[in-house]
Amino acid sequence: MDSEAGAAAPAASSDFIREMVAEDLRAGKHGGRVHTRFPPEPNGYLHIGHAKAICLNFGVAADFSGLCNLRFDDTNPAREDIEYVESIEADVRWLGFDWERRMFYASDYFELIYGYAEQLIRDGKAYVDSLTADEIREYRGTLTEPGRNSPYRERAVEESLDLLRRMRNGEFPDGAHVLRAKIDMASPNMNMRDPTLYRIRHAAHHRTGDAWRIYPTYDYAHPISDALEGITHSICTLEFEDHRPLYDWCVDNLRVAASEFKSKPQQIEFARLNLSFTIMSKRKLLALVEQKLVTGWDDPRMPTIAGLRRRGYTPEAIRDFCARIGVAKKENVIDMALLEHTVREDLNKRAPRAMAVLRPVTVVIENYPEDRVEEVEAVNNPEDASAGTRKLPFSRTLFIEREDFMETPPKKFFRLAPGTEVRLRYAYILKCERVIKDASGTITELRCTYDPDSLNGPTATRRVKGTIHWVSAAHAADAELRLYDRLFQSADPGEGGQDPLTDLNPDSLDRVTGAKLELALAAAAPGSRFQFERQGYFCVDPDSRQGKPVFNRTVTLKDSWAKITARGAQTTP
RNA sequence: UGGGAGGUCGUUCAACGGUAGGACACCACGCUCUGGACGUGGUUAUCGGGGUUCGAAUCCCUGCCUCCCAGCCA
Repeated sequence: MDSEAGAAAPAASSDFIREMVAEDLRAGKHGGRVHTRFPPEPNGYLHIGHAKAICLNFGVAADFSGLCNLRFDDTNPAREDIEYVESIEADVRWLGFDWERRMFYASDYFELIYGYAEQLIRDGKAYVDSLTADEIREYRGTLTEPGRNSPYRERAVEESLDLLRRMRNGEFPDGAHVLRAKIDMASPNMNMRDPTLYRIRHAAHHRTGDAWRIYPTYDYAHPISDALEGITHSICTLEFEDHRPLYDWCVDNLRVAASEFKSKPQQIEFARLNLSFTIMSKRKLLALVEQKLVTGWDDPRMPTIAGLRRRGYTPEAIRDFCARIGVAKKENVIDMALLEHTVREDLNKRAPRAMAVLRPVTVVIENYPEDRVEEVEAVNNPEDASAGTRKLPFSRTLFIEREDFMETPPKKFFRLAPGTEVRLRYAYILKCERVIKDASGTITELRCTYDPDSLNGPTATRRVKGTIHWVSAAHAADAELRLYDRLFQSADPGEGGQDPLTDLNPDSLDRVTGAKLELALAAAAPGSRFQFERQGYFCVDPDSRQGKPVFNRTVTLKDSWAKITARGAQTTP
């Protein structure tokens, strides 16, 4: 879709992780190698928060001439699906990253992971527990009280081994037994109180089918997967900080026996991305989709990569955003305005301009000949001379933006009003003579005159303050425009334990059906992006049909007039 | 009140014992046939209290606040 060739080299930004990696290299750690991985669970679509992790993992690898794997953390068959692995692949690729041939699944290692479990039992470092889930919880103690050993903790090695094999054979129902690491039930770190390594799940796995009845937990499978792939720096989010001792426990207790381990990976944690006015919880995003509160994972209002793509965001803008937000250990909430700024900046340079009238009102130019049509020349992109120019038909009957006319204009309203003049972009100066309304008082038509000597060009010496966009009525295409606003009403939708789904913005989608576009736009391919002058950036939606184009508004242009009027509304009682 | 991790402009990232800086946001002004873009200028910060030091955002002590952990989720 978007070529990566010539992508601007990111400003050599550094952060505490890159500093750690550089230090490791200096110290000769990991034999001078840098190898990271992006490890999503295929249980949902990727979102902008994942983009931060993707840019970090692939970026660190690239910065140090290392490699980054794509690995699916597919240890929980109940929630995972092939649809998600496919969408994840597509999204990472679209963002501009390449894992070459290194796409793996934790499930690739199930046999090895299982073997290590038997090894742990033989070493007296794991045991099969036959307590119920409730009992295990009771025995675990609380944050302030130590837990107690399970009565099965000292079970004979042979008995645990036999039980684990029979678990694997499917001889027991879900929940009957679990394999636990034998660490320390009195540890102040809850994760070290004999964590579960394997659980019974009679569920079909999207890759291994029904080959397995037991599945390893994340805490157990993840460090092993990292070590097997030769990962040197295992970057994850803050909530796993407490898991690091367990991560190290798994690696350290298996290293000697596991000849397949290619590295002693180290886990490094950073703060996940939070964005104002949206949510990053995959569970909640799934709920939005399942409850049909949005049209799907790629609804342009969603913070998913698929949603942003459909909305019109570019991979370059998202990567730039990720570079600008930085990487640290402090919890953060990034202002949505920054994301919007990065698309505007990117699209301003690249998007061809076009004339589109969102909510048209008819203008009849009384002193312009009935059947005359002339062509005026318009610049395709003032930021890019190589984009050239195009011809626009001009005639007696036009559409202009209803918003660009006011019967009783306030101060500093530089647009059209009775008796005032405005420039029609790339064409003539227009003067409003009369307003025509229907019985209900709605304006149906503006009767105007134009100044024949004011055509855009070297001969045009007169200047007026305002310039508005327009489209010739006889040469316009109809279109549906989808104008999006934030999906949630509050800056922090989950705040105070509230369900974010009760905080949806009822006006997050405004479908405008009678928009009038310059003709060429009707034929634009889905995914094409334009700047509709004075309105914003728009992108052709895949819902477009022959003769029925649909555009998504990616983001509005910055609008200082709107700012002035909003301010006025606030200060006027 | 167990353990772990954090507190620097409104937001975010930086400053690694030596002038607290950038970006976004905001405010002014300029420029403009997009009230866009662009240009110029500006407001605003080291959680509190002690200490060490010629010098502390940075080191030490102490207090306060926030986040994470009691899944057979990741």
